[in-house]
Amino acid sequence: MDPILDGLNHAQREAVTSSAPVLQVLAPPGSGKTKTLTARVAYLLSHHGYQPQDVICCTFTIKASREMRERLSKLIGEKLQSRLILGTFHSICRRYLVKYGYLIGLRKGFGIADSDDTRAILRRIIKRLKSTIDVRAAQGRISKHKAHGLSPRDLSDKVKADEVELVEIYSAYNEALAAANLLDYDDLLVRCCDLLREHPECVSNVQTVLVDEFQDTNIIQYELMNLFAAKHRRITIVGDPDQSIYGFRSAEIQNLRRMQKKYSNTSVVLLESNYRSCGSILNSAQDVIEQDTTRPAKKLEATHKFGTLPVLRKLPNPNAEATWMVLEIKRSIALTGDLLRMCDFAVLLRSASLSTRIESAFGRAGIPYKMVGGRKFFDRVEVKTLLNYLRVVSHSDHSDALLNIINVPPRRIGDETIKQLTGGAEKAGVTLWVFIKDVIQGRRATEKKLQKAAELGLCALVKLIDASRQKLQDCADASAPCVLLEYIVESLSFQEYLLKTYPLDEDGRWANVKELMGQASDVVTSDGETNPEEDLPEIEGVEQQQTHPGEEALSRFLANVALATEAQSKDEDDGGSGSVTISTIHAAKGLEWPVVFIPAVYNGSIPHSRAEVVDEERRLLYVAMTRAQALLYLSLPLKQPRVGEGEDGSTSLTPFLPPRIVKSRFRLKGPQFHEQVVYGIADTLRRARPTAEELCKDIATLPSILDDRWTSEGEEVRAEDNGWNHQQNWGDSTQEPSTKRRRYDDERRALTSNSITSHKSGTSSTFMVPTTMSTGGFTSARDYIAVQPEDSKSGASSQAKAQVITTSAHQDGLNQASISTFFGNPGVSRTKDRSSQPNFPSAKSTSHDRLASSTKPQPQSAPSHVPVSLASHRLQPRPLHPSRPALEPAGPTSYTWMAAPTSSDALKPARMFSSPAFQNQMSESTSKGPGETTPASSSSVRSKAFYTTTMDQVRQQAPTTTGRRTLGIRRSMNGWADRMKREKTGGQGDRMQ
DNA sequence: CTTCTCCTGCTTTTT
DNA sequence: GCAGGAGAAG
Repeated sequence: MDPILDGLNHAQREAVTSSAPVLQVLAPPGSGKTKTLTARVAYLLSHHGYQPQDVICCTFTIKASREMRERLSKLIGEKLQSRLILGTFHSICRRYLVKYGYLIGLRKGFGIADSDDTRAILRRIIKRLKSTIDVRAAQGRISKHKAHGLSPRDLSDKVKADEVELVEIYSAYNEALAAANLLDYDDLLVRCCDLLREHPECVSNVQTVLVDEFQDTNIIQYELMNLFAAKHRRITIVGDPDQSIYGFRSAEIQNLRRMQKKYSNTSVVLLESNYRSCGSILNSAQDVIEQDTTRPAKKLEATHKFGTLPVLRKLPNPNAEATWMVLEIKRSIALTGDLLRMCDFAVLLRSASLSTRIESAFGRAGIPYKMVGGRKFFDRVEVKTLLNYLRVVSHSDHSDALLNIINVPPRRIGDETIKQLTGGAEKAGVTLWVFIKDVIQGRRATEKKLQKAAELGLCALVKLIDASRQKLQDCADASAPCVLLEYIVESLSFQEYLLKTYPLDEDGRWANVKELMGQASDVVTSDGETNPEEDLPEIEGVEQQQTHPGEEALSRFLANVALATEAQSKDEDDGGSGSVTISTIHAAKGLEWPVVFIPAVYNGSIPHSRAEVVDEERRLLYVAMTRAQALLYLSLPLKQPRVGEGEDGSTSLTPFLPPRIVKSRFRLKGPQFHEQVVYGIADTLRRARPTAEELCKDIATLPSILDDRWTSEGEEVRAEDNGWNHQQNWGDSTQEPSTKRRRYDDERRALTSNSITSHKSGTSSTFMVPTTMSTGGFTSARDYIAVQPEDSKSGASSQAKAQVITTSAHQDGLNQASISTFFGNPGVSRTKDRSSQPNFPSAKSTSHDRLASSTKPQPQSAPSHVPVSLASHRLQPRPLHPSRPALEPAGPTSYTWMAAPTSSDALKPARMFSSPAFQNQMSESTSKGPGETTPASSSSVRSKAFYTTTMDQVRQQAPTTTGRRTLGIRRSMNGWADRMKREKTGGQGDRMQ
């Protein structure tokens, strides 16, 4: 059999091998979408004879495209992979515009305006026009117009009163961009569309186009896809309407429909089996998403066991919520006997701003974490300043960058001078840079004479920039960004400047500068040949614009910075267990973790108070929930001083979790980690089950083996009631167990031995329920039932089904049930689908409850059979189970065996696992090993990919790691001092060190 | 005229 | 903490 198809289920295979020219693969979370898309690329290359450089593959995030490259490296080999035109829409467009932009009058060396630039430009314009429109609002509305392909002229026809003002700003904004030779994010797409419309020959080589996460495309991106595929009209898309969470960015789910209409030969393949999460998590997520009544019903079949119920936890306030997460992380690690590591946990947030409290709680508790999402690193002032210098060097027309550095470090150039210069430049009709140069070289004069000091400062600046530019000319290779950065840092005495300006944390800021330099040297590392990612195949009759290699390296570096989402990573090798990921939900899309926390599930946070479309917020929650493999925790603080609606700061649970769902799908406290629960987690993660000894060994480090510091109603349990000493610092696990704690040790041993007994006897009905006074018998009892029962049934139904339907636009195309499932009348197909669903999860919940209540009055635990000494017994951590069982069709593991023998990858199949734990674990050894230097591999082979930028990866190879490695933490530490000062007032009594 | 300091309001999500 | 504005001090 074809090795590309190895490990694919029937439906996935159907999708991969489909001979349909236009194919839509629609699939719920965890069903192996990306895997399918990747395999299809490989299949098309090998079976249809397409050349890689004739295949375009679009993703939405850099992370996704990097992951795709990695997977493809393994499937088709590094060499072929690197020739594919693969990247985000934006980066692919940039590539085309660099080479062919001249055809539509784009000036050479254009820069990319990031959202700061955009905002600065708009602020200026709005001020000048004396408009009252909010800058951010204008930014959003203009972006929206661009995403719909509407120019100011298009808009001026529609004479809506409130639009007139905006249109004026819009066109002034476009002029400003043009004057500075800048393209904003939307322009990259729009201009590329222009290019391909006027010069379709630029993509005449393209055989086929593939698009990931198609539900997130907006009109322009959809148009681009069509233009890319214009010649042969062969397109594959994968997507899931339920995961459409970019409506705010003008994504249109309608594009799925539009595409079917446009291409009457569209085939649709549905994937329905979920390989990621345990059944209980899927059920709860499914219940959430099904509240959307406008949504066509869709199947989602669990292939895993039911597992343990998700948790919905109430806590008194956000600080308690953060502390609770710390406790639960520690508790679940300790009670699962090395099954879970720090890197198995993720905290997913609606808003990045929610992270601060969590970060500080984690910091205090010594839990390593990394924050993903947001572009914090490149937004740091010191980093931004240096980047702006580079931008000015690369691109002298970039007036905003110039304005940002004109007086940094201080050069005695103040407001008045700046006013003179910008005013003068505008009058003279030249860019700021040209004007400044003219002034100090005596060719022009400002209206009012400049101060001597200011003039001297300007001279120094111009001198530096010109010298840098000369250096750039002399540097004809990819080291340019690094060389320039060093030169500028030295010329400015930047370190001393930092020292003077930020005496408190000069250290951290200098570390950031070093980090930036490290990232810049990335480009050098991947040298040798020019970066293959940037090449486009030569096409006869169309000339590509040639560029100076140093200049190109610099502008590519700057573009990568502008287009990078996840700027930062952190040390992964801190004792080998990695760190907890804190991420926005948006940034977490497409990823998975064994344990997921979703805090702040209150009305106002999710759905966000500013959200325009509630359904999208629900989908967001759905996406977040479906990231979890084995354990899912939702939580909400009952009081939220600032945001929530109530005057007293009290919050209400998100409407997406009505009582009905909470009751049937959630428990109110963290699970008890008795043996069966732990086994369930191990099985879902396909890791080895821990031994009884391992389960016991860390108990002593816990303040309690139960989630009982707060009641299930979210009230603080009084200290004397429960052995909870609230003064104690939870970060300090070396603390001696309190006298009260011994009680839990006993219970735990009892619990374990009981479970062992029942396991041996092979029946589930002999469970003892270890209860404590403070835990509701109801939840724990239900817990016991929940882990046990339906394994066998779900196993039987786990065979995947494929439905392949060919639509015909002429027949209205939608007469088939499965299609209408997605696009047509939801009412009809819905009930039908329902009945065909495996009935185990929802149908059983009532009987659970009944059983649960009947189980309730269980006796207290039996005496222990495990020797007391076992509790402190320490075992060597065992390696995690290396591979997924064969029945698992998902997981990139399966690509291993067909990796091209030319690649060194083929030698180490063990490297490829889909769980983040393995990713991290393996990538460590990979990146450190000698002889690991497949030339182009730096950007793609290392499976670090999950959390780092391309640039970060290289940093790891760099020998200078020590200084920069702990950056992420250090940076966060800087913040703690301040935060803690503030939190002291309303805080929890947690001590700071 | 520049620079420093204090104050205010802010924060949805991303390329 | 962070950006931007206002006002006082150099």
